[in-house]
Amino acid sequence: MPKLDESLLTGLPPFSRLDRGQIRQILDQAGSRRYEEGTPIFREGHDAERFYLLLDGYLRVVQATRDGEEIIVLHISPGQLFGIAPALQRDTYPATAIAAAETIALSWPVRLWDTFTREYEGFATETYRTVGQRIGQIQETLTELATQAVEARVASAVLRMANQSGRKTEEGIEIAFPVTRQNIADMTGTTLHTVSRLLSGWEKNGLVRSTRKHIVVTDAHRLVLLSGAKD
DNA sequence: TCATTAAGTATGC
DNA sequence: GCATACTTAATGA
Repeated sequence: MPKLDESLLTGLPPFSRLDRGQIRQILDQAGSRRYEEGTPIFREGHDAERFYLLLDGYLRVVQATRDGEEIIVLHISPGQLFGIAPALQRDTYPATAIAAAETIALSWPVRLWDTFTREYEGFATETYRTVGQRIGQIQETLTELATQAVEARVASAVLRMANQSGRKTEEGIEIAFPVTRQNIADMTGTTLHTVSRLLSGWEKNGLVRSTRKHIVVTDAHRLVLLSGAKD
């Protein structure tokens, strides 16, 4: 394995308080791997052998329902820790992580978790911040699912992806990873047909522009109105 | 208001 | 040319 460059970690929140030597130590213990679009990184229920940091790409975190449907719980962006089962006092992964686009991740064996939280200043607080934020986000979408109509839910989902992965272009905010209608259906509890109809309608009215697996939000303001946001 | 069925077109390896 | 992504209309809960 080639030596990893220290610049990969410097500045990332979980490691921002560490000195060069510590970063070097952490990198020397890390595994690094590339995942193609659609590849699972770990699966729900499997032994949590490693914890991860997403360097590049995007992840879908999915959970299976009793009847075998896949729900997309959240997305993970570069710089974030994931698969941090030990922070949840678990020894199996609570969900499956799938590369939504070509992805590169670092990982460490879970036996290093205690060392990380003990020795590396800021790591522990940062992981709990991450856990807290995810719970908050999941809770928010859960309330949304229970209270909002389909159009508002789909609008929120699209906005969420645009906000967290979006890059600005001439046309608007572009979601940075491939998304299908089915994917959006899986995060909003509806069908791909309904999502397709909604997106077609929005496109006609100039709110979005989309091609296969690719969405640009061209009028975020009006989408926000549709999402029924109260703030 | 929305899922389902069904029947089509478009797109990309 | 085949699989996958997407569209659209009709029907009915």
